[in-house]
Amino acid sequence: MITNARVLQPEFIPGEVKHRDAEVSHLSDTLRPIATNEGHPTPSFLTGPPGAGKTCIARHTVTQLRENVVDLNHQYVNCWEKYSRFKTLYAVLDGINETLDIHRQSTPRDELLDRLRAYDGPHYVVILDEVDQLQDKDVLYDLHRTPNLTLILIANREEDVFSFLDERLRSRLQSCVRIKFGQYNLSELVAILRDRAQWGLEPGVIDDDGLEKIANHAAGDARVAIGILRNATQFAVQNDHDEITNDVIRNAVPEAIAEVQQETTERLTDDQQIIYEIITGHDGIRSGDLYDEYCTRVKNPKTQRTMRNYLTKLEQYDLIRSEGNTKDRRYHPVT
DNA sequence: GATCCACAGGAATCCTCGGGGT
DNA sequence: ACCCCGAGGATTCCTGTGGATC
Repeated sequence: MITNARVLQPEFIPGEVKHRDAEVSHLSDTLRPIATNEGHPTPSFLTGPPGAGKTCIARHTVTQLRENVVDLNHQYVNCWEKYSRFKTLYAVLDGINETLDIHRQSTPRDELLDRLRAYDGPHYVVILDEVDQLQDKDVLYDLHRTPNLTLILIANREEDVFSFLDERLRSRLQSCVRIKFGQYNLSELVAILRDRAQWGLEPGVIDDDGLEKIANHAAGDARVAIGILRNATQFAVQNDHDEITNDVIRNAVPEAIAEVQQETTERLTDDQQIIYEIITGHDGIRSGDLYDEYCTRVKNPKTQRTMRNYLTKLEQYDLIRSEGNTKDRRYHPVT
């Protein structure tokens, strides 16, 4: 049934992308100076809801660029994982193999930066994904000032990034090229799924009607859509079906949605997970009650202040939202 | 209007960890 | 073996906010 499982994986970057022509050409136009050797491109900033293809298009475009430019370095950095200044800079240096003898996390602050500045190799394109998760936004300033380095920033909402920047940084990044991604509509999702099915599954395993059902459940999110297709395929294989029926699709939906959700929650600490669980168990819990319940569930609870830090973090991750101010603020799970 | 309460969040400080230097 | 250093997380301390109550 499966001819190529790789194309169903979330991290797969297709060689050609559909329905994002405008975005792709906008981004490659921005990067054009690299190919034509006409100086330094403006940084780009891709924004849009989850599963709208931002990461995919960024990586795809850089890959395309590499086909035209022989000498080009590039690196993809997920700022959720590399949230601290050190981690981000380390990952960036890693892309140009400058990290060999850096082990210490306590390498003097400017050591990493000095190395980056000293870089005189080919043009270097750095994709910073989930840039709103950067703890210390100053690193953007440092990277922006690095010669021969071009930034592609990715975030869900522009204001998540810009509202945390100081004046100096904001005015610097004001000039970057904004590329906004909307949600995929139904027919676009179907086309994406059709490609994946064509590349990865035997013919006739799923028909257009089935693809449309999947697209419907995905609500504009391509990651969810592909996740449903992947789970449905797995289920069909395990149960010796030779095609993916509507029942199979329906069963695959909750799991696929849970997978996407889990991706975010498994990056939380134990304490953060418990707090998140408590919030999902109540619709609209108050801070005090939340803390009381949290204390009953763990052996060594963190302080209330720390929990408040967690709450802002969870809110930033879009897992919860808060309602009301100061007194009587309530926390809800994001559905 | 004064006071209290429950909470938010900034700033300073403490604690811990991992690796380097001696 | 020992101390030192810097980073990052947690805690402590504190000020601010806005509704409730007297």
